[in-house]
Amino acid sequence: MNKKVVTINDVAKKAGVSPSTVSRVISKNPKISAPTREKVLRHMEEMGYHPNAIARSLASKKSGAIGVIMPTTSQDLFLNPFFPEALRGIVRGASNSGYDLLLSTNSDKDEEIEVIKHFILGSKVDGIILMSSKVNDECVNYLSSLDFPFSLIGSPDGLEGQINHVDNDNFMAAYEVTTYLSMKGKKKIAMIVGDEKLIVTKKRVEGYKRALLESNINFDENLLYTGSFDEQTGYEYGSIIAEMEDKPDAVIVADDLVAYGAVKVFESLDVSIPEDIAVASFNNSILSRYAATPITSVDINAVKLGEESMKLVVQAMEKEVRGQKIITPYTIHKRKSTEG
Amino acid sequence: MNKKVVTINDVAKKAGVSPSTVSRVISKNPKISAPTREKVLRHMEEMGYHPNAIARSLASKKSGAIGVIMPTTSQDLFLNPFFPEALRGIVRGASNSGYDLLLSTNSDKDEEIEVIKHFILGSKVDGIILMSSKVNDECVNYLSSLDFPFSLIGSPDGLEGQINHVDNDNFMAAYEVTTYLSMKGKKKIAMIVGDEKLIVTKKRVEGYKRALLESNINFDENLLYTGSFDEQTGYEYGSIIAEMEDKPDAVIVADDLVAYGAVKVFESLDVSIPEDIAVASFNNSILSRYAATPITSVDINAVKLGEESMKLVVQAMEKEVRGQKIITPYTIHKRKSTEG
DNA sequence: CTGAAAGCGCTTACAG
DNA sequence: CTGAAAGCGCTTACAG
Repeated sequence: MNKKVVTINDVAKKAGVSPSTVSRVISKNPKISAPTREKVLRHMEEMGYHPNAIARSLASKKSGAIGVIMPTTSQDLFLNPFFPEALRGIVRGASNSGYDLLLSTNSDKDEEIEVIKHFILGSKVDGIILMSSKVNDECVNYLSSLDFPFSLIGSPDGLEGQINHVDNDNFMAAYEVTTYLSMKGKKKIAMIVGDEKLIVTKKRVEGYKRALLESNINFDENLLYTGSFDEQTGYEYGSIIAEMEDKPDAVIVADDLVAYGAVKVFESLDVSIPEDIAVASFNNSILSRYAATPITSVDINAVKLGEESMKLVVQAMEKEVRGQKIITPYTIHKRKSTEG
Repeated sequence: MNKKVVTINDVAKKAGVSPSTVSRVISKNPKISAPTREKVLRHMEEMGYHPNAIARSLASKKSGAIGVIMPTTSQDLFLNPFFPEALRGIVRGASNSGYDLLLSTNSDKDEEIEVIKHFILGSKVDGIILMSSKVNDECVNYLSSLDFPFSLIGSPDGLEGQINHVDNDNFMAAYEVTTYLSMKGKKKIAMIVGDEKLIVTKKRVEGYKRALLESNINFDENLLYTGSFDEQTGYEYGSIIAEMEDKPDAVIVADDLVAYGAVKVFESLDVSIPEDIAVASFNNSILSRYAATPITSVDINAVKLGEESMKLVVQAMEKEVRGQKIITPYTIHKRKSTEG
């Protein structure tokens, strides 16, 4: 970078106006007369002027960027198709919004909360998108206490009416899947979920329990398993389930990859699907559709969630919207693993 | 955001030193004596001081951010598992680097080059990672002409010795796969690739042609197909191939999803795999491993590519490294679709 | 080892 | 509709 940079002052001088005027032209201030505007514009063009976003940020106290906070702790980060898809939605939503996207990167020990503080206290962002929420989430609490504009993908733990968030009805999704299996005559339905600290996990378990209750099936805590979003988890719990004396006749899984692992184990042990054990899952990934035994899966439409979260944070910044709640639809795709 | 912000001047006053000194403490300038440093640090802590990154950027002319340019044109952006994976590598590489990641978002008409100009001319980034390269890529040319620090995932079109880039040896990968199929006795090998403007496509086609030549198979341009990275492409070309009179006995595909589409068509038409037609592919996605008919696939290790690209751009910024070339290994996973 | 001063390139009341 | 002036919160030669 050698050429010396053209500033607003250079343009002002050439155009024979004040820097203030040039600044107003840049920010499309309508008070500037057409002739002046055009004159300034012409000189900007001629001189190859480009506004310095940093200087602008400092003076206006607006960074023009939105911080995207990805969970740092979870190993599943990109194993779980949810994150790339939601990110795609965010990127899509950010297009034409005029905002830049600042991605969180953690330095080892740093918790998400540290990243957020750096972003906010360093004035790097005007708004924040939180890609997941935990039980009693300190990030949500922090942002909320600051009244900083943000939106959450997922649901908050309490504070329902105060936090902008976009989510599926995970309670209903799990309820519906469980009821569906019960309708299919299943009497002993196990569940494998993700991190129990996550709100999404909590809600799904609640929906599952409720459905069991209404189907007159007793909830058995020994049939509720917690694990990561990898195949290995599916193998492990799949083996345990398949080898139980009085084994479950259905299992609901939080992610297709895990479900796939379980299906594979079942098949290797000659447990027939769905007759002996039915399998239903979440995320509707490529795998669930194309596996040898296609898996019934709930499409939560993560792209949509990302897109809406972007809209929401923009509203939070520009219109001080707070406590807005958006529920996007899910779709249950019924396939061979439950339909036979 | 209500509380009034604590500045370097406030801290200086309280601590009884000059703002310069406080600034030097922040930037860990070693010339500051231990007692002064500790005194300042104590006051910073007490007052809840946090440096303003924007002001810092303006004064130091360093943004502390790296721009990540994702292709805007390609529909495949997130269909192709390459991008999320490479992005994961970039995020991982950025951790502990101290740099922020600024993601490109395009506004409709904007070409990638416009995004880059905004980033650079607006002083928003100190370096750039280009996630893909086209033939005669204007972005590469622009960055190169500016001598702006950047790294490219993939290979440049010419300018080999001047552009920092990290890539697989795509020529060799395609060559090896083609030769492998030829060794298996295949005599008529088709190829389905992605956008022909992409360098990666060009290199793979070259490797393929070279292998054909060495195997004494004539290259037939009618057996070279171009398409997007979706299942549909696989169906379409798969149908065409399967219904040819004198049909190919092998096909190499640029992505597993496309390959999967082709495999599905073949199977539905009772074309046996790999006996009648062998299928080999790229990306080694979950699908290739877990599909009903597992597909032989080249793992290009996109995460690694992303990680290295990050290291490279940091070197470009901090040590003015230019023209560095990093080749990361690929692995061919041989599966049922070619092994029978 | 520390300070005073100038400057980074903008924006924004205020005044006219 | 336009300008002069102050200021955004830092850094960095320069001087001592």
